[in-house]
Amino acid sequence: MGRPTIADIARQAGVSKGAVSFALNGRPGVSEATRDRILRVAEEMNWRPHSAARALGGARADAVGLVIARPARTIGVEPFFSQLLSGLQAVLSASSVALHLMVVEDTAAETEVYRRWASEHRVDGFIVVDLQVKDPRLPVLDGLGLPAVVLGGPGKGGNQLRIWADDREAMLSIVDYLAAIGHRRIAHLAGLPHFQHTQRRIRALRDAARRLGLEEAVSVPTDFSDAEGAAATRTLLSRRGRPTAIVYDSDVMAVAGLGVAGEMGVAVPGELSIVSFDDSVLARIVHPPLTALSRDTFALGEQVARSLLAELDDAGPGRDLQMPTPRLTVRESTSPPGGGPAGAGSPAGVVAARIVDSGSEPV
Amino acid sequence: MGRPTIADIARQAGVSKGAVSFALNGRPGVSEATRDRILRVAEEMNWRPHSAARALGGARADAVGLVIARPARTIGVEPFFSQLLSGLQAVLSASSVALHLMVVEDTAAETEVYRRWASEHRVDGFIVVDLQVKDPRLPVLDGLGLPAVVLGGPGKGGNQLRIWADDREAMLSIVDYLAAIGHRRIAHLAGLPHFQHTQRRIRALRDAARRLGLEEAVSVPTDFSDAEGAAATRTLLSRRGRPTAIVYDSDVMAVAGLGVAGEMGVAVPGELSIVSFDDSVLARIVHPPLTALSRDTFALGEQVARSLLAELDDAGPGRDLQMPTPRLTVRESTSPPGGGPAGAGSPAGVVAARIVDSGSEPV
DNA sequence: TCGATCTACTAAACCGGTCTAGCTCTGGCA
DNA sequence: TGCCAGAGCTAGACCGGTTTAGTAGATCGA
Repeated sequence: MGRPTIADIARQAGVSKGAVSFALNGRPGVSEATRDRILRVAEEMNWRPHSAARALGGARADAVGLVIARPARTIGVEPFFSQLLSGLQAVLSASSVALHLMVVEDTAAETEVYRRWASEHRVDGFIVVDLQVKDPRLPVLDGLGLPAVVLGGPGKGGNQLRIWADDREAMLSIVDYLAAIGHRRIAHLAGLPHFQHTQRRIRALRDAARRLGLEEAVSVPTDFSDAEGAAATRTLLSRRGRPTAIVYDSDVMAVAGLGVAGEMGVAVPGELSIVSFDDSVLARIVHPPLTALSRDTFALGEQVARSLLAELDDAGPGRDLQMPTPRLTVRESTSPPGGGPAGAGSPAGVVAARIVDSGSEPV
Repeated sequence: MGRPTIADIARQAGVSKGAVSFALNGRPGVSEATRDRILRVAEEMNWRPHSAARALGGARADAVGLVIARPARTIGVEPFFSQLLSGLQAVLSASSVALHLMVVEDTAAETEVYRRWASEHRVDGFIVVDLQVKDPRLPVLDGLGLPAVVLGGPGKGGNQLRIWADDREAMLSIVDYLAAIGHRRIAHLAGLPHFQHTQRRIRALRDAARRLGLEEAVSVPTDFSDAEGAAATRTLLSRRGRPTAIVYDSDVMAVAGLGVAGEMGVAVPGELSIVSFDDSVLARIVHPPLTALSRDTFALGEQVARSLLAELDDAGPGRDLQMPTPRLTVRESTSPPGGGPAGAGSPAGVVAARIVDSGSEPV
């Protein structure tokens, strides 16, 4: 015999299927004595519900979907995704909700998967990442009638719940800091230009540069890969009048840039300050350790999962949510331009940290 | 009206449910004309199958399960897992098979999830990672009757298909190389001691040390975290008669160790050679870039997915599979002990590479 | 003592597919 | 003309749960 069904339990316990269903789900309709007996029989027979049968009755799938449209090979490289996944899992698994994960080639394939999973009742909701400027996925999701949490925003378009960290504020805090310690030529190795957060950061840098009267502030779009990060860094450092500080949109690129600087004999932070927009082990364990924006991506994942679960339970729309603005963690990869020695233990990092921590005016 | 069912299509097309099912699944039983008509109607009504209903009939779930028993926070840190995931996805998504992912606290919880997913018909098979010495999960999986691919092996216990890279051979190649360029005191920062691959590596190091008559060869177990990697490195380097080379079981630890060396003023590779058992961007982009075992984890993921899919299709048991023995990629973090300068572009790396590439005797 | 009400339960419909048994019609052939 | 084979289709069982309508029996108040 295959695995037991409620019909088997009903026969064994001498009751009807309905009674078994009531008993197993803790609903009224059976006496305590009968309930106990049924539960005991179910336990003995090692019964488990057949999720498909339940789902057929209209119940929840107890799973949420995450579809990522990037080349599969690059996902493994991004600490951001793995940390996000970890955070999601921490909350989801506590509620016994599984994560349906799929990596596809492009946005078209992504929306197709949304349609399929929704109509197949595979998932109860979606998590959407890499928000684009005029995102074609949002209207599709609206049409599917399943709740979704979008990572990125705020903004119009789509009825999905949005969760985001303030990229603009974050970029401003970086530029303010760099300007405060004397930098006048700042470069920014940005991510893919059609992502909304890339746009926000680029704009923030431009605005800050104007306000602070910087000599130069250029954003260079890349594909987030270490290769392009390295190549763009090489180009920037080869120029006459090269920047004295570079802000990298991801830690992988920042570390790649650091390697290029070493290779070209450009001292960090003596001749070049490096700031990473992403703080992971990577930023901490290289030498010198990188000044980085400490965005707690794990916590972000947790929050996204929590919001989505709440959405599933209430059916009432939740509120958009802004994560705490990331704080700049000053380490040893930044110092005043042409300033302190490149070696470890330079006091520059300490001084800079004090400036930022106190929140006082620039020096 | 909700989403259309085959009954709706049948009504619309003026045929029976059965005819619609035949037509949609490309089975004989309907004429070409009728089939076309039905398909057109289905298309018009934008019909999609209800996966639960299909599954209820005994069909496949079109999903495989991966359960990882490690603290959620550490997953994000391991490039190994993200790369494995990427490889899995590359193959799975091509077959429209979804990945059910869950991160749990311990092995007990893990087997419980196996039981649940199997009896709930959520997945068609499993991928098992982190094979342990006497792995309690294998008998459970045997009992569930679902195919599984185990990463690690070879060995007895369990009827699952096994896929592994030869850890022993890999460790031998590292030690041979280090010994060939003159190292006599080698340390090994190992992973969790109850993992099978950790045991294999430790034993391989011991055997090689005896065969080569090394002065010292010690394995230190850790939890794979950068923190323990750094701490253990600090301890090793503080000792009198410290090792001249350290082999790290993961690239995160290796990079952390590199940081510690820099901080303690120990030149790499001048005074200390560093080898990582894992090669990822991490190993390439730090400075100096690390000599590392190039295990193609992405390809491993692809192979695992392929094998599992084959297992699902045939129902015939596949063959255990050994991945190509990883090759040692020599970069600039290794040189003869007390040898060349620590700076970039040291010829040591080049010379060493030649030694290994040619496969000739030690210098 | 009678109806009203409540409890504890059963029978059967239902979800949306798959699949089998069987029916009808057509054509071929003796 | 009668019989058979096969194509094309239908009706309905079936998967394993949930849920609703209905019923038997106990309890209660007047």
